[in-house]
Amino acid sequence: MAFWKPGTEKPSFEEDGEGGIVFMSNNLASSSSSSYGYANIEKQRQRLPVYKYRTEILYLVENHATTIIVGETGSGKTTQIPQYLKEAGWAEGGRVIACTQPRRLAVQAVSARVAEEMGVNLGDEVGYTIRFEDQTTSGVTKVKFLTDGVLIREMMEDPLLTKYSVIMIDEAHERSISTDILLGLLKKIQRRRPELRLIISSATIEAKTMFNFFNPSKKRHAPEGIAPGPKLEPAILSVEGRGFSVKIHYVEEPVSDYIRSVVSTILLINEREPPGDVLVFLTGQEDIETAIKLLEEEAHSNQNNSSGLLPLPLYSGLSRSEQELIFTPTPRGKRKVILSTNIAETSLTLEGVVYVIDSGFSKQKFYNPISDIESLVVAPISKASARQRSGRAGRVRPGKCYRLYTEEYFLNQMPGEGIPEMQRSNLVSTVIQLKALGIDNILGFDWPAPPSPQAMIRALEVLYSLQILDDDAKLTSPTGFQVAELPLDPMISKMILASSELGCSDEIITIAAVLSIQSVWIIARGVQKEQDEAKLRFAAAEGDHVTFLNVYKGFLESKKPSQWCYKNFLNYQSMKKVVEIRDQLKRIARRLGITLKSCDGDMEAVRKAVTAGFFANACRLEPHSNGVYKTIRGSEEVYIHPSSVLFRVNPKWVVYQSIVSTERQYMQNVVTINPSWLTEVAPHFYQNRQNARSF
DNA sequence: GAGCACTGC
Repeated sequence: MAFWKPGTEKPSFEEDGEGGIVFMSNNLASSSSSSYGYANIEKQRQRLPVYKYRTEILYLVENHATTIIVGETGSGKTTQIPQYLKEAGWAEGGRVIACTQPRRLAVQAVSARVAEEMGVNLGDEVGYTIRFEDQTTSGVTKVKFLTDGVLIREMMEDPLLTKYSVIMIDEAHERSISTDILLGLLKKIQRRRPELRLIISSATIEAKTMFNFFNPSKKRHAPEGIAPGPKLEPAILSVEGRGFSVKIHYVEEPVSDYIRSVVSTILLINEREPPGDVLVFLTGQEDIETAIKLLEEEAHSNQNNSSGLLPLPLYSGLSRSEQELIFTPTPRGKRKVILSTNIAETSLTLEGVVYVIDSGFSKQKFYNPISDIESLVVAPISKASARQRSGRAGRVRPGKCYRLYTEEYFLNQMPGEGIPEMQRSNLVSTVIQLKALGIDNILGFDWPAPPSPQAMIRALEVLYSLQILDDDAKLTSPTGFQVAELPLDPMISKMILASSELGCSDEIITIAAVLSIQSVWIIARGVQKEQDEAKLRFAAAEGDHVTFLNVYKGFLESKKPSQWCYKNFLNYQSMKKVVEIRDQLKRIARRLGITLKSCDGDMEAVRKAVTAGFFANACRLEPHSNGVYKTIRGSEEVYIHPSSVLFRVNPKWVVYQSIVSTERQYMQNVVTINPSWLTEVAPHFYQNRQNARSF
């Protein structure tokens, strides 16, 4: 394969705005084992790039309602800015400084580091809150780290977030749904609380979007000098990072098969480049396995080129022990080749990577509001992602990134930033969160990226059909308010509320906990038959939901749960999470006045409760067909997923939890129902429907 | 007889 070698006169790296590529210092990871004295920590703090800007940052925060900090990871902004604010007095008088992160692990890691730097116990002056874990002390905690989802939840108790003096939204460029909701809400709060300060931390490419969003339009602008308080126009400050340069190579001609190109690039690196691990970005498990197979074939046919290569897959579905292989040190004379999904783009940091190969693609979620189906599609990545990927090559020393697309494509065709998740998702949860916060005009809400009206309307329709919203699109009482309290998909929440009346809430909250995680099964490769047999031990004729009850029961009764899970092809981590979520749901249910009651094996009650939440997903088997179902709502052709216990059983009437859209549209988590229940639990939805006559 | 980018409350 031919790569364009960047010439000295034309460092493409600078041109595409990547001058500031930097990486995290090791501080974060190594902090727990360190025994540095205070003086040492102080010196380390002063060496961080952000330190030079301390005074400037404090000045801007003092004088501007919103400050946008542009800085790559490694500048120290996340750990240092909250400390500067505290030192400057922003946490005095009982006020709290907040800093949000998109991920739980980041919240824990960063808060631990900051507590150590400040020489305090985590949970006292510095604390954190994530779901299931509150390490803060009211009245004592002054600097608080939390996930952005938790901050949104806090707004339901305290809509103006009155205890916070400064709120820093970190990693805002990732544009998760939670971050975007938060940005929209904070902009509203600002108008009511001029004393509140916001800090938005973003990558270069999103900074302008953030500026425009927070910049009030001229006409509404209060005359300067008369209005007290900070300037409303946001300030932007750019902080360089710390790291090594990464040379970018492009292909000369577009590649037709990126997996083959990946393999030949790996061989090229192995042949020509000095030692250093390789990180490859591919789209999913299938790509990764194909590439590894090709590499192994190469190893057999051409010993020279591929000698010393150690291919390792990395994606979220791997078990913990399989993922840990990635972190073992590279054996002498070997070269690790990590073939990863975009889990390595944000969530995981790998040491020792010097070479990155970027396929230019990733799997992305898209939502079709007409069919109400979300699907995963392989799509080209954005420049922002490309930059993030190449950055992974420069953590330990100057690195190289091989992009499997042309420079022309990168410069002129690749989109600058990805489509925000908000515009690619089903919005029922988003809408209900806003409604719970008293925001009635959903369609007119000021979003950083407004979702399509069709998606909004679809969400309102679904919530109306669930009787969570009324004719005026207001939360119903008590159902709507109760659903908003539950941290679940509204259909699952509705199922829980129904179970209270049907006398099976004990069983249903177990099902709710299982439905709200990815999967309880491990991904077993090459042992499919054994896994199927294991599944059969739990299988219930009523369907997957009842099967989950059997799994949960077995887990509780097992003496050695970890081994028991392994034996039954169940994911131990997932099962522990089910228990945790179940406990939380139990607490909330009690608060909502739902008493836990078991139906003692009456599975009809359980199936009815499921139907009460998922009636909109009812399907009927087409007569004389081989497993073809039609949805009652839209007459879409769907099939039972082969992973379901009802696969090939094909009962006449079912409801499903979700659809996965691949070659066919497959229903996941399926339970048998009696069609008369549909009009019973959702008369408003099924009466007067054309399809009502079919049963 | 098929397939699971990634988070989060």
